[in-house]
Amino acid sequence: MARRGALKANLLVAAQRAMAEHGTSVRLNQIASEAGVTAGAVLYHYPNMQELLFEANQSGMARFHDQRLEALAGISDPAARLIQTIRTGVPEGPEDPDVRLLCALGGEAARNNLYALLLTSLFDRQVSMYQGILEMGVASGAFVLRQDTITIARNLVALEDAYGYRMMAKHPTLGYDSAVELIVEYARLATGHPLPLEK
Amino acid sequence: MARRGALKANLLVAAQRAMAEHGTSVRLNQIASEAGVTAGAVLYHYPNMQELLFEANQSGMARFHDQRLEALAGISDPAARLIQTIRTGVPEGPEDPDVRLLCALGGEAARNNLYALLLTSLFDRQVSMYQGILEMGVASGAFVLRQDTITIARNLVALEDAYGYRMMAKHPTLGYDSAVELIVEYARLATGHPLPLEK
DNA sequence: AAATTTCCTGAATTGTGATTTAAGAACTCC
DNA sequence: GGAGTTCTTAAATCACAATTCAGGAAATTT
Repeated sequence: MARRGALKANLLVAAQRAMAEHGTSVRLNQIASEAGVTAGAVLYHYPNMQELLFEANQSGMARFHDQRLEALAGISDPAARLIQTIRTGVPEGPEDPDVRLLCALGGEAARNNLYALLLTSLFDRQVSMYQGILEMGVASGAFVLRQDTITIARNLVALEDAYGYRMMAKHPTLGYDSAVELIVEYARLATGHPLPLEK
Repeated sequence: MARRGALKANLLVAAQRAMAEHGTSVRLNQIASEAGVTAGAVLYHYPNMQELLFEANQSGMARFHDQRLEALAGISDPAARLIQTIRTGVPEGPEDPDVRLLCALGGEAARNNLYALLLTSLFDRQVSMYQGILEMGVASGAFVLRQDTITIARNLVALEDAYGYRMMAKHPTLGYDSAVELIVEYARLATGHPLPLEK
């Protein structure tokens, strides 16, 4: 046995992985197997599975958002920050586990108010993140906005989301680079900044 | 009993409704009850449920797309066509059955290639629809595009999709009107046309 | 290292849902 | 309106998954 309480922490990431693979109809046994234990062990820590799934999704979203914030850490130029944020908002490929999790939840939110709340809150936080970057760019004179920051920010997040879904569905001509380019093209129009992509 | 073969046709819409309500994990009994028959009757026409679900989704998407095309029937002005198309691309509310169906499928597409294909094909058809409108507007001189038609069209469809998900999740400040306005704002920027919304 | 607590397993239980089947009802055709 | 076909039901079957539980293993405490 590992240290006390070790499994309980692992269960969150195990549940995330299992749900990314099997969707919202993930089985208890699939989570258990992902964690390398039996179903009973899972139930010992989370007597009802719903709570585990909820916490797993909550923590998965928090990690997704935190990672995006971290990726901005060393960048001060507003244009570079904007590009970087767009880059981290698009899944790397159809297997990206974080986005898979989010997409799996999207449909569920229509009939589960808890998940709806989680997704809504994530959306709003991401909008705020973009708004901050846009305002910083305006203040520094780098951006000349053609629309409200709330409009631009919402549309940017919306584009990320939608292209995430397209990539999960393995669209043949919409890979990571095209999706980033499409979103950046909108950002260029809205900010009046050339936002160079060459990396 | 109704006319021969009547149930089989009804099953498609019954399955659509049941799936819009219960998601991809919809039960055979829920479909049967929606159709007003027992599970056995459903299985008589569709020996395996998967095929029924697939056909139901296929026909649901086709209807969604066809309805949008029909809504354009009497409109010849490119700007009016563009606005009208955006209007029919956003769900009327969180209960809109067509969009619920589409959203339910979104997460499933990550692990079901058939559904992935359906959604990809719908996306592409909608992109083509927008491209047609944009080109018409360019030809008539109404639009002065700031981006490729493919870029604008893809972003418009992406925005529709994403705001559809937000509305399904009952975002508190993103209703039908706001979503349309957000998308139209992008369209204005991209087409150089004021696209007046007052109706 | 013994005692205690925490943790985990494997089998049994219970519930749910898809699928099969036999029988009967409803429709069509003549 | 009767024969034959198509359709539908209700009960039985089968499979699977969540949950419970008694027993034992592993960590922690003393």
